Amino acid sequence: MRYWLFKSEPDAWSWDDQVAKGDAGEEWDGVRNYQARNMMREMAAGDRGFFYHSQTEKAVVGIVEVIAEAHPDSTADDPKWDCVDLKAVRPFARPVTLAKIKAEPRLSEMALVRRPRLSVQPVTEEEWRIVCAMGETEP
DNA sequence: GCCAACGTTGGC
DNA sequence: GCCAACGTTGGC
Repeated sequence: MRYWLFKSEPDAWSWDDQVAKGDAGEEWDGVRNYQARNMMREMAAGDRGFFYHSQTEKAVVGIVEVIAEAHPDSTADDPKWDCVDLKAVRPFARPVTLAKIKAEPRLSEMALVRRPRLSVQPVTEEEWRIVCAMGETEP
């Protein structure tokens, strides 16, 4: 299993919106960036990801699971854009802020720190465990 | 609200 | 194929 991070502006699509979709989940649509799309094409069903709120909150707030592998994005005009489907797994007991991530030396190589604008990112297993521990949440 | 980073577009 | 111009993102 691999790990990822999905970034969303909470005004557009928030953790609560994701939770409201239940086990049926929802397309992670709207991605129009090749690198982010290519990440989604590498995902397998069962992979886990962090749900990150950008802009106002800037924190990892929950864990999601990939429930459908890459398929055409129903909101795209051009068939070259794919997306996966995600469902909420559990919220973080304590959201882990970007400031805390930047303050943790073991997370200095995280894509979130290195490539802040990429909206879908890979996360290593070690980074996954560290961030879950910081959030007092079961990995 | 500003600005830096960076991806995309389009003219040559 | 290069590169300048432009648009978007996201942290501060």
